[in-house]
Formats: sequence, C-alpha cells, structure tokens
Amino acid sequence: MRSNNKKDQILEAALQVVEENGANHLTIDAVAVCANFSKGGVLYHFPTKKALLSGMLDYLIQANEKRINALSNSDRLLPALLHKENLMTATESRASLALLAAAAEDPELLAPAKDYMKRVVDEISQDSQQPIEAMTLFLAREGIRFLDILEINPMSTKQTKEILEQLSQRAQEI
Amino acid sequence: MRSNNKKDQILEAALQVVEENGANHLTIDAVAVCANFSKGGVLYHFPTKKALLSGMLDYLIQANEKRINALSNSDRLLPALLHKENLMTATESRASLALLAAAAEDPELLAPAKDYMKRVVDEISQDSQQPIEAMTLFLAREGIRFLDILEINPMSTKQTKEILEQLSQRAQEI
DNA sequence: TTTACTGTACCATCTGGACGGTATAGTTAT
DNA sequence: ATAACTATACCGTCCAGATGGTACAGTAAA
Repeated sequence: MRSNNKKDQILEAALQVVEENGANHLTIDAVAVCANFSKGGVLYHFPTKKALLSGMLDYLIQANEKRINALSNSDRLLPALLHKENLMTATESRASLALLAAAAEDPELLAPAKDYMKRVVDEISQDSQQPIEAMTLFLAREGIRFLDILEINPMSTKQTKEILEQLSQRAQEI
Repeated sequence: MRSNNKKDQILEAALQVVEENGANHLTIDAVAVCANFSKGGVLYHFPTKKALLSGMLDYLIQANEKRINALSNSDRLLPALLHKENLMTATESRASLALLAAAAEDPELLAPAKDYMKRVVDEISQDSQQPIEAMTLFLAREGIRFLDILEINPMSTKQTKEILEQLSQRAQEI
C-alpha cells in the first residue's frame, strides 16, 4: 500500500528496459508499457525523466546499504561488502544498470553515487591496517561489477566465484 | 593524407561529444558540428550510427593494444598493463567512453570488447603461477578505470597513483 | 475530498538517415 | 595532349518518426 511499492514497480520496469534495450532506449513511454502504467501515471510519480533516473540511482544505493546492514555481523565494512554469502541478487545486479542509464543521460546525475562511493572508500581505508590492500580488494570487486554490468566479463561463472571467495577471505584476514 | 586521419578526426569528435554531453547525446549531427564536417560527411565515413560506435570501440581496442605493445619490455602481459609509466593518456582514457556509448546504444556492440577482454584475461591467468592474484590485480585496475570513466572515483589523484604503483609492483613480483 | 491514477490529445524538438549535388584528383582512350 | 569518365570525399536539404513534456477530463478507492 506504500506508494513505494508503486514507485518500485516503475523503477523495476525502468531497469528492465535498460537491460533489454540499452540505456539509450530508456523512454518514459517504454517504462510505462513495461510497468503496465499509462504514461501519465509514470509522470505522476516521476515528473521528469531525470527524476526517474535519480530514483533509479537511489534505488541502487539503498539496495546496497540494505544488503550491507543486513549482513554485517562484524563492524567492518569491507568484509561485509565482500562476504561470500553476500552475493548480489539478480535484482540488485540489475540495479547497477542505473549507473549506466544515468551516465548516459547526464553524468551529473551520478553525484549521489559519487558521494556514496566516497563514504564507502573512506570507511574502508580507515578501519584497516593495510588500507592499500583493502582498497585493492574493493576495487577488484568493483571491476567485476562493472564487467558484469556491461556483460563483457570474460570469466566463467566458476572462475568469477573463485575470485570473489578469495577476495572475501583476504578481506577477513586484514 | 590517409583516410584514417579523417576518420580519426571524426572519432575524436565523437568521444568529445560523449565526454561533454553524455552517451545519450551522441548524435551524428553533434559529431559533425564538433568535427567541422557536415552531417553527410560523417555519414560518408560511417554509414550508420552503429558503424560509428563500432569504429569508436575499435579505436579504443587498438589504442590499448598499441600501448601495451609499445611498453612490454618483458613478455608478460600483466606487468605491461600495469606498468607504472603506463598511465592512460587523455585520449585513451576518453576512448573508454566508447564502451559507455556503445553499451547505451546497443549492448551487442560490445562483442569485440568482450573478445578482447577474453584474450587479455586468458593470457594473464596463463602466464602466472598465481592466476588468482594476477586476476585480482587486473580487476582492481579495471575497477579504477570504470570509476574514472563514470567520474565517480572518490579517491584523490595521489591516492589513486599510490594504488596504481602498488598494483604495478605486485604485478612484477608474481 | 483527496490521492492516485488512466486515457487522449497534442506540441516542439530532436534524430537517423536518405538523397541529390559538388569539387577535385586521377585514369583511360584516342 | 585532351576529352571523357571514374572514384573519393564531401555538403546541404529534407523528412518520417521518436521523444519529453503538457493539459485536461474522467475514474476509483480510502
């Protein structure tokens, strides 16, 4: 009943459009069709296309934070981020497409994402004795994420999993 | 006098458009204006927008390969890729924008990039005794690259350089 | 009554791309 | 040598369709 539900429906549809057609073909019309809304209905919730993209980014960031909070049995961020049980859900992985869509439309829309990254990076390097090693592990995971988003990850699923587990293990050791 | 020169001029202009306006606003018209060509002139060299994007991707891949070949005083790929003198030039960094632009228009255009990545990844994991460590270093560098492309790299220039040097060092040791 | 929509109609602008024409350098036939 | 022709490298114009956004009248539930 929360309006969030409806908004989320629209955001999910938007991500699906990006996934299927490329960020360039994210149109309000296409989103409306995909979400079973009228165009006016989408515009009621997101009055402009940029508002929609901002919404998509927030969705991604919140999903990330939720996941971290839910699983951080330790108080250190990096192991939580790389926890081996802590695989991105399919939904969440798709949410990363918001980065692409926003970057395509207007790079300035990424400001909140940059802030979020800054918070994460600061925290990671602060609560580790080996900040550079910690950052390396974090960056490697981001590398995998981006290769997956663009669907140019040449590694097999098994190989990818193996590396993610290694990263997780090393994150716990430092 | 080589037609390549003219084509490269157009590709440079295309990258500039993406850099300044976002991948979504890469239009043949905008490229033409930026390159001081008429729209017809651009279409002479690249008969469709997809052809232009393919051209941009090839440009990126070739630039990468050239850079690696020029600097690989050893015969191992990873240290060459991470060589500390081997900073991305402004041009090459911008060329990475081709990835974004192509992904935005049609994810299938990235097939050549995926092939290229596969070749690199295979070679890296084959000529190392510690393939997982090698891949981690490679992925960390890719992470930085993508954060830079999207302009959401929250690290300072100094911090980034420090990490790149670490990666380079570790690549030489394994 | 307010909130949350649907549906329809509409508009200004942008975009890809087709098309016809032009300039010029080089090639070939005579 | 020169006339005829060809290929390359563009320019400028036009157009159908897509797109973001507005306006407004109506509906249905809380």
